[in-house]
Amino acid sequence: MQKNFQTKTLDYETLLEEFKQILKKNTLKFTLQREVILKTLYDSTEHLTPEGLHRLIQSKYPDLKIGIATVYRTLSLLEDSNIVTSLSFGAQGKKYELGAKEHHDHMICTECGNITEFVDEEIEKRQKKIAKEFDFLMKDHSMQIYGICKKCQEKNK
Amino acid sequence: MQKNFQTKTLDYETLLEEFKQILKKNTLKFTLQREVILKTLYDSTEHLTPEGLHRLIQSKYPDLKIGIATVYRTLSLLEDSNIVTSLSFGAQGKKYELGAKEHHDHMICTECGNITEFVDEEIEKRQKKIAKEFDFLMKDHSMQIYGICKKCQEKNK
DNA sequence: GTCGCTGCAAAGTCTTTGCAGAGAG
DNA sequence: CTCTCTGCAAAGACTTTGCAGCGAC
Repeated sequence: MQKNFQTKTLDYETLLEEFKQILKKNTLKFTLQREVILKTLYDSTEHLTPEGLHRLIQSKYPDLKIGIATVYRTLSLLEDSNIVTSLSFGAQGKKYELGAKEHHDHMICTECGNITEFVDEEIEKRQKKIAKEFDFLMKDHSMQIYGICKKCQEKNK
Repeated sequence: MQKNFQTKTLDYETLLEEFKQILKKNTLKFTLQREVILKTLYDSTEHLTPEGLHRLIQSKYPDLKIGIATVYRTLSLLEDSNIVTSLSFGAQGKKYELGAKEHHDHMICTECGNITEFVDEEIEKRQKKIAKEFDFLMKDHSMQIYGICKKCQEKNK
């Protein structure tokens, strides 16, 4: 059986419903742009930059005019709603991913920029313990391993 | 090379010497600005933004004219030389710290922006193991725990 | 119909770069 | 002396904001 612990926890319909609830609760409107952004994030397995997301939407929905400003605004909204999380590293700004996945950490190739996800229960446990020791109210955490991925190591040979 | 377990591994003289060596090796010049930046980073226990570092230098050395561009240029240089490391998180850009310390991870308060350092050997071990499993050549790693620090929790009461 | 949302362009940030004079080697 | 560094200001990259018309409710 395929290991599926890194797959999405929610199906799209449920996620969409959740998003609509949040919008309603805050007297915000459900628009085509917002739906398209959520859907595109849902369908993508990648970690996307705002600009990358914008480009992807333009290529998937060539008829839809969507401004980069709307992408930024919607990403902020989704982040505030805890639907997406952002990852910032290096100089190149932020990347976003859907938060409705199993929690995981990241291994980032400094050569090709590719990101591999992983989970380690032992590390998760230790993090909680450390936060507790410092009386720190943990809301979130992230771990990154930087280095050269297998592919790039081979390329360099 | 074995590191000892003090907070700062090197005393300032040794660090400065190392920096001079790197400069010489790359036909770069040792200037007052570069020394002042290194010294200020060394003396600071904080994680500094380029702008914060610039302000700190201006207040500590009011007679020295130093441009923000030089701070950026020197920080890049120091980062390339592995003398400082940068930490990026949230929207607020990058913070730098001297790399000549024992490795540690960070606990970041999202309310006051304060950073607490910690080390956990178990986590370090697991990271190495994970990288190995993925055939990933680990160069560096960082871990952040985000949340509310003790002080801010009390403030909120 | 109301009021939030959108695209656009303009304005902000933060960071980098070009340049001519200053200064280290 | 040579060639790198520096401060300055201008240019870039990325992100946010103001506005007038559009569209969800």
